[in-house]
Amino acid sequence: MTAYLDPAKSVIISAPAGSGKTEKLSRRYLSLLESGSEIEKILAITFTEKAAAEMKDRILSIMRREKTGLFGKVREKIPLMRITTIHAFCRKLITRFALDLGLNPAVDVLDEFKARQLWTESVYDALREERENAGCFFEYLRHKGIKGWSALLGTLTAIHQKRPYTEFLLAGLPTKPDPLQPANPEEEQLLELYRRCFRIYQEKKRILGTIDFNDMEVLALRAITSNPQSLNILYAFDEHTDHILVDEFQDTNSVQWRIIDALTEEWRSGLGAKRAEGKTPTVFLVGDEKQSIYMFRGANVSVFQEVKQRFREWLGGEALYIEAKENYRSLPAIIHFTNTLFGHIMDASGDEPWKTTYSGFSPTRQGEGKVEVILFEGRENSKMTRTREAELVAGKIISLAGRGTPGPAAGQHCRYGDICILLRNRTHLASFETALRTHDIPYVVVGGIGFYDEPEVALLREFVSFLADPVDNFSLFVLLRSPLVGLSEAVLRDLLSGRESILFDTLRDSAAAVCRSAFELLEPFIARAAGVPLSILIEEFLTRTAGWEVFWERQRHANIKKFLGIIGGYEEQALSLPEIRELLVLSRKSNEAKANVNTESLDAVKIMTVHGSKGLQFPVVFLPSLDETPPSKAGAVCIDEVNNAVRFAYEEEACERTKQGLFILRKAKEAEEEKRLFYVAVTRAMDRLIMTGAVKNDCKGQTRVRGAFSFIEQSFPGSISERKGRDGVFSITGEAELATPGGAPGVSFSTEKAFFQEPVYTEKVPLPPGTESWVDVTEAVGHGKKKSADWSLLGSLFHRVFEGISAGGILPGDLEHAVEALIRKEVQAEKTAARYREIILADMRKLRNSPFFDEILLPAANSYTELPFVLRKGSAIFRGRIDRVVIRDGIARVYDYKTFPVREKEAGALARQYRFQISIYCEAVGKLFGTRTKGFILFTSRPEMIEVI
DNA sequence: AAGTATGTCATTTTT
DNA sequence: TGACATACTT
Repeated sequence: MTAYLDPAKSVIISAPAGSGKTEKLSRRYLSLLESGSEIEKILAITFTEKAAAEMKDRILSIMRREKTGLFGKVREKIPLMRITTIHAFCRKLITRFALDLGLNPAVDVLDEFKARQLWTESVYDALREERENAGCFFEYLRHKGIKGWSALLGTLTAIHQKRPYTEFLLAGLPTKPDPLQPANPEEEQLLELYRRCFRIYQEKKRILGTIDFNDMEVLALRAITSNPQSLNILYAFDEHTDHILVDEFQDTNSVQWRIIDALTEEWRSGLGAKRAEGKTPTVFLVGDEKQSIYMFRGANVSVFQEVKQRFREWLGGEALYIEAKENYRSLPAIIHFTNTLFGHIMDASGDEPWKTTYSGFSPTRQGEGKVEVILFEGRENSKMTRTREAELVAGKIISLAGRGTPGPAAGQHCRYGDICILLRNRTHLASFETALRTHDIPYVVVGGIGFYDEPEVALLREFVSFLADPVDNFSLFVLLRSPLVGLSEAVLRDLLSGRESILFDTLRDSAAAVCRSAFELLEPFIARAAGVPLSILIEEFLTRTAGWEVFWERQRHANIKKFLGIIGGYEEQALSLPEIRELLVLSRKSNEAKANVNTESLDAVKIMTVHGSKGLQFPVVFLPSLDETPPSKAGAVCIDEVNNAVRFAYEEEACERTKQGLFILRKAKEAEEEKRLFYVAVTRAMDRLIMTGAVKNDCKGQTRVRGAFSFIEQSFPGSISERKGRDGVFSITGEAELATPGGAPGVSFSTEKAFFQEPVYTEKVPLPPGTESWVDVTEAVGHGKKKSADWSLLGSLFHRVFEGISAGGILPGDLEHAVEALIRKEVQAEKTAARYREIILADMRKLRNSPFFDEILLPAANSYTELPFVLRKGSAIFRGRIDRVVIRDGIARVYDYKTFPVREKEAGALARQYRFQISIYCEAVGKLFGTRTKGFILFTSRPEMIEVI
């Protein structure tokens, strides 16, 4: 038996990229089950929900495939599996013992936006006090005026962002003399001020009965260590848990480790009730210290190193430390490159637990693989350089995949979907998008926050929506609840329970002063909406509600300006207010939909950040912009953990920082993490790795090697510097190769996200003027808008129900609830809601009894819901969204739902009318998946299905 | 109206 | 160090 499966031993595994980490974790879990552990007594902890879902999935699929006996035995208990994120675990702990902890069991978790709002308020409260009582920052505030306020707010927020470390810092005051950082009265005063802000913040949260994300960890730790009830809580935990497994252990921060530490301390010390019973509880930690890339959110590599070292001390013969050596992911060339490179630059010889040591691993895959570096001459890190580079990458992609026919030999011709471009940041994303689009290369941008969902943009969208339609209760509700108007929950509840069905009327008639002033603020805007440009009204609204101050961060200002620009653009096209609103609604929907697009099986090049790529793998990986050096963190505040004690330093002068211990340490840690980030990027590649970047000679004719290029130069001396000043391709593993841009195919696919976010990231698609135009498929067909308002809303409700069912978000048994929730969101009037409910449920009942429900609607492998596409055909570019695609037996079946009532005789004629629409859908799907297609219309109210093509 | 000087700020993202 | 915006010249 493989050693790490031994259920009597605690294990810590250092599992490098591609060594089958999840597989090992799952096997361990199963071996614990097989050795007789009860499923509900095994606790597995991950850091993201996605990771938790993947692990559960993997365990169940192995069990179903290989261990049918076991599967049969535990089948009923599967819902009891405890595979959760650390935060969910903490939250459960807190709520379960809320009363013991002196908390309200119904405690709510603040979202980030609200938490920040509350924090800013707290700082202002504290600063006001400071000014009124002439505290030690009084002079500072008086001298520098408003600038001083925002500077202090920035500094205090920087400290605040280092939570939960900051809290330990406060708890540890006054600090002992520290050789790294001599005592500094200014720092102490600043911390004192921070302490006051923090106290106000805590109090505000207490009054609201909420906690924030940081509190979850801190409170959980307190619950099991410094609370009078700690022993009881630990005892209860112990009773319910025999084994703990932790995934991605290198991403653990100190608080999280302390939680796990406290929970398992008894086990490790060889004591405890379990041992007395003859049970051996175990800990199983898996991670790769070289993939620790989340320092900026508190992850601490030293934890992994320290635990690794002390594991044996704790457990003696019951402990196993395993270093996985095999790599199942990459071809030999890539592994050879990785071993040479990181063997050189990752070496923690000294006493620095935040550094990592690289030990080589060995390939298991047969074949060769290829690693290339493409250099071109250019100025470093300018927009021009990145645009050129994007062109180069696009050309290379065409030469790799442009013919579209997958070749037999790996690396010769691949699918677009095999290629991934990994970026360090999103700054130059636009350049890459433009390049791929102009070359008709299908691509998907994975991850990132949608512009329209940023809180400030979302709010302004609602403002526009409200102006377009003042009886839109939802928009008004959002406005009133927002920090710009700021009605309290209680007042809002009162308003909603009012008799009027129109919220705005209730607001007008309300006696409360806050409501009056809200009404007086909003009412004039409605009257003026007809004459005054929308962008001016929005700006005025922001000024009158102090919106610019609420959204004070630079990025938010930029977003607001961008939004104003978009609105301005619409107005130039002389669009009416309702039309603008419609467009905004569309753009939001496109954002919602992005989660539904299954990027994995979409044949499109993926673009994502290195951070986002963690845990994934791709046959071909592009790593552009290797000459870029990320700007080092410029903050005047530095909080860090040294030898298990939190340290704090504050220095306004940037050049002074280079001399101070804590700042030097931070810089060194950042440099180390930069290496690890490069490691993660490189190890995503399975068959082929292509790195690109610009080089330029300096005034003395020397090549300046910067960024990740310096890593390559160190381990392969001369590889970069000897090729100065000439564009060229070379392969580190040997032969040279030249990229030849190929011809462009006539179809271009993009996700709607990319399409609608054009105003945000990219310029318009450059097309020969006057020759082409964007056409909505339904627009070209000329249907879809004749239906009454009732049916267009009902139609969208139906579609959302179907989408929910297909995506698995709505279970057939839970249909009534889901429908109810959907209607509640869209319809306020009780009568209308009741009517809609009746129609939808009646139709759904009929549908469920038909074969179509199982065949089309239910989730299925190789199926897509609300699939967006863009198709060029002649001089028109069609865009649209396909209700459902199911690929079975090599045929892609395209379904379009028509939800309005249809008489028996009408169906055939209607189907003929929609023929063109469906034919476009089929063509797009055919190009996208490369399969034969069939097109169907499903009249859902009958229900009846007609094959159209 | 166009050109010039000055100032400010930069990445990664989960719960 | 460079991109971008704003303020100030000519």
